[in-house]
Amino acid sequence: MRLATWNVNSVNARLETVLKWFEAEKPDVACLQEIKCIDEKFPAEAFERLGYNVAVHGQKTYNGVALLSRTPMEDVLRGLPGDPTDEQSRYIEAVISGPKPVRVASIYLPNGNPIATEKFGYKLAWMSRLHAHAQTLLALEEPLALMGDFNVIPEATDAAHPSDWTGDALFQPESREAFRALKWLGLTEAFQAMDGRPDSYTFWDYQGGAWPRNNGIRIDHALLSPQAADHLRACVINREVRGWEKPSDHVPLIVDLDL
DNA sequence: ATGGTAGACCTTCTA
Repeated sequence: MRLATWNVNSVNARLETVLKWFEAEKPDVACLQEIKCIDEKFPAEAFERLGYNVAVHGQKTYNGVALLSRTPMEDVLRGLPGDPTDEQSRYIEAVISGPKPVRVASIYLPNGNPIATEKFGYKLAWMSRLHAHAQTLLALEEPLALMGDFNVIPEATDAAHPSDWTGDALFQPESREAFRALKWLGLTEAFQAMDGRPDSYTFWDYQGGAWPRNNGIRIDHALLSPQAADHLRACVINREVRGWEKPSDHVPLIVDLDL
């Protein structure tokens, strides 16, 4: 079973590129982030034509997440539990049906910049809610994959120029600590477990020639419960996609499970 | 040299 995550930076602006990638990599399940549209504007028919079921938690202009699955999805949860006043669409979860069901979440964790503002507090509070919810899900002792744009650079080796990020929310000690604490609940970071080479990035900024200079960071991650990690076969970053026409600033991350 | 990119949208915000 092939799971994938990709921050597409507007699903409608990127549709041609996204569909091209779907036809090349044929994921069974795909988690999309930053779809940047409301549910009604999501191009569901284009994905249905490729054989996917669609679940969307959209938002006007900003954010927005979606799940695409070859098999029907059950128990769809829209929005991260823990704060009913949170209006940002950054979390969608569903159980992927099949002989071996897997619960999958598409996560767009808050960026948190600038750190001197309430945005950083929102990021840390959101991570705390994610921690609590992950604890609840792990207690189910089921195959589980939390995938998405975590907006956290875990280690200095996950940035081409770590010193450029010292004042940035993505590399703050608090952000990195919260990410580590999440993993310590018993989640396996798939890329670290399988490939794990340093200088492997998932994001290159549009500005300053970041891609041609390979000035990237690794901020898109897949976290697996023990019941999913037991079946982990491969985890790869589709780096080449950043060089395609009209690219997103993020590239897809693929997880293959023997399920 | 105080710039630079991209997307959505009302002209500025977010990343």
